[in-house]
Amino acid sequence: MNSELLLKNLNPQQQQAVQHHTGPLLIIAGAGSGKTRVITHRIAYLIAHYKVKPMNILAVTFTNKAASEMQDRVKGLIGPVADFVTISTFHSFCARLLRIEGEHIGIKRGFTIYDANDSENLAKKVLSELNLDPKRFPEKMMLGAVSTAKNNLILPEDYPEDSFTEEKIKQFYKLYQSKLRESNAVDFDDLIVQTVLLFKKHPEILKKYQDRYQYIMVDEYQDTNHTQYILVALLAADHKNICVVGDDDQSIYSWRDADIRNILEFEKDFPNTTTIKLEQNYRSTCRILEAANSVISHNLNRKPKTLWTENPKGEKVIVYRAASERHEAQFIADEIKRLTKKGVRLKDIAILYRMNSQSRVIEEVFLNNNLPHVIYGGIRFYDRAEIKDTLAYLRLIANPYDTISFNRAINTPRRGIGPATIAKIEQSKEMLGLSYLDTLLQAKSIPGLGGKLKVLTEFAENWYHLTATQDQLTITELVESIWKTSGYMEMLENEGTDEALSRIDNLKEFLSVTKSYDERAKDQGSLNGFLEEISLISDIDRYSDESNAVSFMTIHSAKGLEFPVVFVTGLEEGLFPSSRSLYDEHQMEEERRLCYVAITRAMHLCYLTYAETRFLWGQTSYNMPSRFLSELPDEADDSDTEKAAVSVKTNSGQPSPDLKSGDKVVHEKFGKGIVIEVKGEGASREAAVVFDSSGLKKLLLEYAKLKKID
DNA sequence: CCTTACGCCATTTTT
DNA sequence: TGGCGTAAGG
Repeated sequence: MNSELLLKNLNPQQQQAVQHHTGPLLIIAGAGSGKTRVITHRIAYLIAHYKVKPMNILAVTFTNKAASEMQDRVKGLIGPVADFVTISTFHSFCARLLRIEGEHIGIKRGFTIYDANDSENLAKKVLSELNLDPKRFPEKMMLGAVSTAKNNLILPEDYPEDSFTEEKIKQFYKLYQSKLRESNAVDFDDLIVQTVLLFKKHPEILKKYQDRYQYIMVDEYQDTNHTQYILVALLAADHKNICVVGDDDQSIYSWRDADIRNILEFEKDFPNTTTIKLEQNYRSTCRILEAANSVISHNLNRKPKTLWTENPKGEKVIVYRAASERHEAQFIADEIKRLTKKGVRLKDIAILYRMNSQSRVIEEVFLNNNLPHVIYGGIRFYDRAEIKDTLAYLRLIANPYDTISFNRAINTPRRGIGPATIAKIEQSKEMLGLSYLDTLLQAKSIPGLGGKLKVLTEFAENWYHLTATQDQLTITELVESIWKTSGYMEMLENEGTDEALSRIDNLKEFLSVTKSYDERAKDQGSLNGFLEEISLISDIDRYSDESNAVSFMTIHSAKGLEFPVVFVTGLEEGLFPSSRSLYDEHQMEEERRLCYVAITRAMHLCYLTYAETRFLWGQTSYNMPSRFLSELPDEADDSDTEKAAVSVKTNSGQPSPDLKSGDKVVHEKFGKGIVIEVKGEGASREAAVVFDSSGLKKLLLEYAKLKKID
């Protein structure tokens, strides 16, 4: 492709970024400013104009989705040679690297990647071995401390021990880490840490990758933690051809140790940095942008900038006050019905919330209103028990040292193997210095197994057989073989419950995953590759706008996405901003950034809704409207109504239906009923209704949406 | 070793 | 409220 064509349709700042050749480059890219466009065009420009070899370029992102989108777009620009550009997430980049080079630091090729759940299980073992009271030292807390240590590149032996708690954490960290190693496993954070350690211990390997990756680009740089920063810095140490793209205003992962200093101090860390700001927004209407700018301007700790747009002014941002979370949901449903009549497609609409549990009510109301919707987040497909069981078997085939998978698979389905028997096996295993598989293959030599010997030997022989034949089988065949020989499928089929049936359905869906992998990987059928892909995939990666349904997701998951219509829900003090941030200025600023991210997802229409009462955690709470609402541009008074960016609606002011006794009504929750009495005025006007299903209820007309029927 | 009961606790979660 | 994880009993 003609390299000049790549500059077309780019604004001057974008062009400057795309044309940047060597040396450090910092791109501050506001929301919707065409950041991905700049990265992909720069990759293409490096290749087309500067004749850089595709294989010498590395682009790192945080999500698989971002990575594959980027790869597709580069391919669109320069064709199939794009496949030689390495575009990858931090984690899968490191996983692949360790798969090749891990042996240098004692990580065997078939290593398993432990997800958060596996880590928790391992943590429990560690706690009990250390005799630590899980009340005083909950595994979540311990793992959090370990994770923070790893994200800051603090090794177990370097962990401070200035307090009793720190001493215990250090003990925990050490044992946890050595157990990971015994299992030939790494956790998510380890993928990065171990790669950095590898580079530090083996400069010749680092050199190899420095030479290979002459040009490095990092997306969402504001979300990198210290260890990721070191990784990138090591790779770029020689040539300094590093380009990072980020937006400090969209930093919403500090609780995962994302270090905002990485972006704020990039210019110090890399002298002679060229800095480019992308402030023109191509996504949202003026009014949406104005609302977002106004909210974020209340943050003190930020690089000053103001997004602007040439887009139309658009509709006002709508603030809606609902009486309760049910009314909030109902308003959204009604509004969506209205919009669809005007031609808006369901897939153009997203509903965002601070926490997953908020989705429940909205889902109920959507179900009642027959509105198609897809919920992202919550339980990951791969977190379902039946999938994890199957994965445990697969992992054991790839890695016979994996203690977590062994503990899971050995007694699923039930084989009568409990903690006592497992302890005996582990003891033997440690004495012999063998893998679980090799230990079980000589189960005869394990003392005290008694009647369990037979079942264990059978288990081991099946396992051995699958391990030996894995290369001849596709993943699909391997999985089917596991289900058969382990008796897993039989177990589910015998259960015959609805739940078992749905599990079988999920397993069938899993087969479609294996099949698609088999297709792609053809005959190289790599089990490691498959497992890696599964471990590093997230729920949002499955997001596709193909189905015609409204999307439900947390604001965190929505980052990087855009929708023509966005509902941001639950704007209440204590919920959003969350109660834990109310007394911490830094956390409050992060909540505000979250709000900024939420609003800037919207292209044409943005709704901000809140409820005056909310049933949460078994209690009704009465929260003030979120402070972020008061940080919006002022609502217009009548004379100025044209200019305003925001319009406020409420359902309290709506005329309640004119009811009298004898009217038939329908209520969204209680169903049909007959009004027997109406009394009171205004806000306290209430109706007594006898419902077919639940009998007499007294309902405030302002809150209860009663519809009159004939 | 497996089932049931109770009591606790409760954001966000790119990988 | 409800989901989950531990503790006691079968």
